[in-house]
Amino acid sequence: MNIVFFGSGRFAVKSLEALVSAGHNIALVVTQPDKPKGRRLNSLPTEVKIKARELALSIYQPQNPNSQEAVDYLQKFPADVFMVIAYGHILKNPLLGLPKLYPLNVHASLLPKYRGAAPISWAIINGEKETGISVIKMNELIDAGDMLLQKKLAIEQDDTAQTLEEKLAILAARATLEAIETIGKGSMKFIGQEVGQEASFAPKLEKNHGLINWNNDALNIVNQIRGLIPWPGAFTYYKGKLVKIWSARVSENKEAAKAARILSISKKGLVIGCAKGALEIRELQLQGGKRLSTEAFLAGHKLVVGDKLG
RNA sequence: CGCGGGGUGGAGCAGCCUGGUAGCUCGUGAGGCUCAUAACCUUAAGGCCGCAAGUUCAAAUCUUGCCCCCGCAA
Repeated sequence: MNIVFFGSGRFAVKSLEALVSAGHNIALVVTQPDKPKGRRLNSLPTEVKIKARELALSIYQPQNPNSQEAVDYLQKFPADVFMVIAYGHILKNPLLGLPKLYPLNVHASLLPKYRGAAPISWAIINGEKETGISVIKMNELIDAGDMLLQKKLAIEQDDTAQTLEEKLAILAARATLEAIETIGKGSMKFIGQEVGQEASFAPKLEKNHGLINWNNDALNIVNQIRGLIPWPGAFTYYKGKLVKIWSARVSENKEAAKAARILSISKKGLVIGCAKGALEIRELQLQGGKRLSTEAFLAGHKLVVGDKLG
């Protein structure tokens, strides 16, 4: 099977590896251009590019894959399918018609739920108990094409977007292979996504999704924190300084809730009141400082019961 | 040259502006109190204050260069 692989993020790396080691011919790897990243704004390649180089695959990095120039270029490569995973660009029509068979997309949710850029994070933020991988045939709408296969995965209590992404990346690699094999055998069946109240959208994450609203329930805040790791991270303010909260759980503390107030301070945790319940912070990071356990943080910072956050 | 914060006993911080006996919270060791303890009391060990050069009678503190860490941004 000749495959043109579209991918950028870390999530796609395992799938690329799986395809190569299963002996499929990757005619070309399309990934986003190197972008300035990091502290000195050096230009860095995508995770997929790094892996593709390692595997000695041909690489193409168009600014815009839908441009005439890119389409012309891509036409030169033999493609039975396009495999699009965490690529970061919406593919449109002339381009979607290029592969002999199908343009396929691997998406990290149980479609039609969580269509869009950040399905893993939003599933956690919304307190879902399970999520999964969907492989679909692409059309011009975002993540709305007919479904080829789906795999489920339970979300554990202590999963963060980061740990869940790792697990899903492995599952995605399996789903990718399975999809290709099914098509190879000609035994594929596409099923339309049932569009209804189940469809939902998971927008790209932004910095301000991390701002903690203490007038929320403790459980919601815990989910928010878990869902925004490693980026952008949930944060609040203390005496005008930004404080990121990396790890927290719902506290046993049954005190009358005083939203955003420090209820108790101990080595074990820092308990903050919410609208309903309280949050026990276990790991946090003050602006400019590094990520610390609550215990280490309290050794050097004097907090007072009753102080207000936010 | 994108912007900014920081490197001080094992951990986290103060001290630096206004040079001159190295401090706090915790951890660790010893002893004590206690039915008991992660609690409390007493006590001890442990630092060439990131590296190098300079200014000075004297540098953690001022100047310069370098290394490393972190946040923002992207």
